[in-house]
Amino acid sequence: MKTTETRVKQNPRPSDELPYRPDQVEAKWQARWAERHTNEPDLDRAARPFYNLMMFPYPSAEGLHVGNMFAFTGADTYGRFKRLQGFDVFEPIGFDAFGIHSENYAIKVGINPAELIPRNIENFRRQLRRIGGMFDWRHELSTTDPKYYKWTQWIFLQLLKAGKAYKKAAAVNWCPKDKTVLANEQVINGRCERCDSLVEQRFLSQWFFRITDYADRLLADLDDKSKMDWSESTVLAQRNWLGRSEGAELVFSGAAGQEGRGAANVTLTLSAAKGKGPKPRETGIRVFTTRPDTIFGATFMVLAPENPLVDAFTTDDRRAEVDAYRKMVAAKDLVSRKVGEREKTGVFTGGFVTNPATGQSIPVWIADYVLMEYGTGAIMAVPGHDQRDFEFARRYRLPIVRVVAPRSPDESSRAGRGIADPDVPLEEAYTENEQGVLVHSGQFDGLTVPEAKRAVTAWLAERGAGKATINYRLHDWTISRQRYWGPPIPIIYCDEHGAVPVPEKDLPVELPIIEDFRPDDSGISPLARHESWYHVPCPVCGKQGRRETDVSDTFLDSAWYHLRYPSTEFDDRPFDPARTRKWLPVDSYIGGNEHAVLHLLYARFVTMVLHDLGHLHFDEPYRKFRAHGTIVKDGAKMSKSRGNVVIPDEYIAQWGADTFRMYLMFLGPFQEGGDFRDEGISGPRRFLEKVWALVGDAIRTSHDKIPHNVLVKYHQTVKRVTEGMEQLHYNTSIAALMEFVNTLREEACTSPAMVEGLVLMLAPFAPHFTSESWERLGHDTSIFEARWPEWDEALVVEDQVEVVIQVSGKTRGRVSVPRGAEQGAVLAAAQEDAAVRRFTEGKEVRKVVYVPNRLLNLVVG
RNA sequence: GCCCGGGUGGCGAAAUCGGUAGACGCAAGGGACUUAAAAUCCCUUGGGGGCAACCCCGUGCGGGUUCGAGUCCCGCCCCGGGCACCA
Repeated sequence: MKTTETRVKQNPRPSDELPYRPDQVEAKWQARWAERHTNEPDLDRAARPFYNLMMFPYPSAEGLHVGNMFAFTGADTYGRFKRLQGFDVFEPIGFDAFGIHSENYAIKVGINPAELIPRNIENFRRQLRRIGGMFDWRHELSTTDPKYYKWTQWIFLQLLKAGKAYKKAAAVNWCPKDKTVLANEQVINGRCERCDSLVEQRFLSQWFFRITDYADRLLADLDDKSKMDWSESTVLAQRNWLGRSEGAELVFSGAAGQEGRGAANVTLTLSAAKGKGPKPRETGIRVFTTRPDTIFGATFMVLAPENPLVDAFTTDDRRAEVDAYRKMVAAKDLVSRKVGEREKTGVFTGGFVTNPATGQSIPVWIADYVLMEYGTGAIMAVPGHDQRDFEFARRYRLPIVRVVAPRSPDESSRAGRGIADPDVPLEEAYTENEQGVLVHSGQFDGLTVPEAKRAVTAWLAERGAGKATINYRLHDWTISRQRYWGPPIPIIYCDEHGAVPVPEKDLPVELPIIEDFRPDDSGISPLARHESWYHVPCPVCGKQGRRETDVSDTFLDSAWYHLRYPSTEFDDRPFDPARTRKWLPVDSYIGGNEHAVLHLLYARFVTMVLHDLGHLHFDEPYRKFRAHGTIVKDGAKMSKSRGNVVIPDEYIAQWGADTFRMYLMFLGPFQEGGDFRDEGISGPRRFLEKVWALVGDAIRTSHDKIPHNVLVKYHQTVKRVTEGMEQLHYNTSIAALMEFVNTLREEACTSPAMVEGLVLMLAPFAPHFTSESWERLGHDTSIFEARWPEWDEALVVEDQVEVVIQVSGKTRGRVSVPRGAEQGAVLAAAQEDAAVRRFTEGKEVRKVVYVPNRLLNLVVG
């Protein structure tokens, strides 16, 4: 049994012990890695390729902050771990330098972003080198490089060719300050994500990508573990964003201005506003509902104010009021309309439709709580069972009918299907799904809600009034930006030939350097002011045409950068087929969960389209994705406005990159992030000093004696660290290494074998320090050419184990017994224990619970 | 409102197929060395009681299951993030 006696032996350091000088060590190794191309795998001949990707930064003027460093260090640590496991790790880096961030900053300081960005990038390079990232700088890329965005434009053309890009006039979110269209996802609570101003609604002609065509695949793959091993939180965020709803599309036939019964149906033509192409002659109003079972309670219809059907249903006497309401709604932005629990407003159109279930004529209203972008832009209102419809019905005194009632708690009613209070007036909508039973619904009375959903849908389908369908919350992706700083969308407009794609041979459509790159509120990109750029011949007929002046969304740049990295040296193709086959899909991708939806969804979509077009052999880009946590300062996200941004440079200068890296990784769980408090940084530094001294001891030692308990601790450490690395539990891996160092010191063990193992396991965290240590230990090849240590399971377990003795569940003592001891032996030992005796004396032991090698619980009466 | 995380010492955190709560680190206190300081090394450090051996309490709150709960179940509270009139 281990004694508690102190066995620390002082190891007086020789006075000539080399001090640990991080500044010198780090400069030395960074230079050497560059000279020896240590971080540049042979992309064509690598035997075990491993593509280690991290989200590339936007090169801000401020440089990398601590949060970026945390993310990159965590990803780099993983890459280095994989390298030590024998993989040929490709770890590229680049810059996401287009976009509104850069442009806004450029406007602020009055310098063209084309001039500004290279400076920022230079600063980023310096910082990324300084932190010791294992980057393959041969393959650096910037999205603003014409050699890069040539292919971004090419991708646009591929989507166009595949019918996945289209143009339509649409209500868009307009930021009056940034003077640009915003994607819905860039609008936060009715305000611009970037400048916080209130967003308005405008109608502009926009390019869209048909991501909705892929909604089902994007959703299905999330469950396919063979394609996607992703952080659960990210998968959930995507699933919610896609927003699949099962339900039915139902048709309510009707006629404008006429009382429904017997009136001839008007034939209406839906415009292509939904982007699904022209709909031939549609009759009545189509709605999407998840509750077809409640159709008997549909007492009115509501159209979105923008719905093109509104005109047809509006009667002359109601037209003035309807038009006024529509105008009022259009003045509001798209988003604030959806915010909060606003009082519902609307107007009656004068029109009626027939409820296909009841045959009753019901009025058609318009209201802004119905959104044009979702479903069909129209709903059947069931005030009894939808809270929004309920509020609307109350306000406008429309009939509220109950068609679902709770099951009776009185089980004596037949088959448990008795119904509680079917005729008590509703005080709020009854929305309970599973527990409900149909009432006032003809032949469907008595069915449960799930049963009725199926039965009613089938019944309506038979009568040609509907069909089961699935709807998604996801909208098509607006990629147009009326801005300067982005890749021009490669389209030329010709009076005769319309929108003509720029021929691939003419790519890239270079972004001209213009003096006044500020947007104005014309809604047209500043590029339109550049005459010689703007006017070009039509590629089809050669007559004068005009360039598309919109640039594409920066999310398009980042949707494919991982495809470009391995192939940056090829100017004649976006991604080389052989390279792509060897390196993609990405093996590990690490990034922030703020990109859980947009970037990661768009990248998946672009990959799917390119796959379907035959350009890629895979259709999911990132095999493994892990979301890292956020570094906060004083409990708040770091931001310039809060003034709590921590710049890492001074910490690195003072403590060294390795100490800083270790501090960040030790701070807390990598996937959770944490609060940056620099008090703790001396801990990792002291730890490195101790290891430095141990390396010195190992060099001087002439024998390699390893006490058994040290050997056991070593194998336990290898196991714990290895398992921690794979799960990105860096903080506990470091803790395990610290424990091992404590053991070596307590046991005065200077075994070179033990110290080498330690140094190897430390290498992913402290690459410079361990490179130097490895050299001091007598190796003339890089530590990253060496192999990660393995553990012997037989040596992980100890021969003697401590078994806890409990009396009635309370710990009263512990005994040391050989591993695998029988209950009887442990019991005998336990009864020797004074404390155990005291608590069991004179009492009957009713029961004994024995967990081998763990505990023995004596339950007394 | 809905969906995710998360609440454990003075602080960052460990431990979740239920089995010694607080590993590892920071900070703090005491000591050694030193003319002194720094550095380094040693000891103490969840709260309470006791001279001590030891004892009681303790993982956001209230219940429950169990020989045994930080961990599982039910009902809440608080913090962080995301979504939000999605039919």
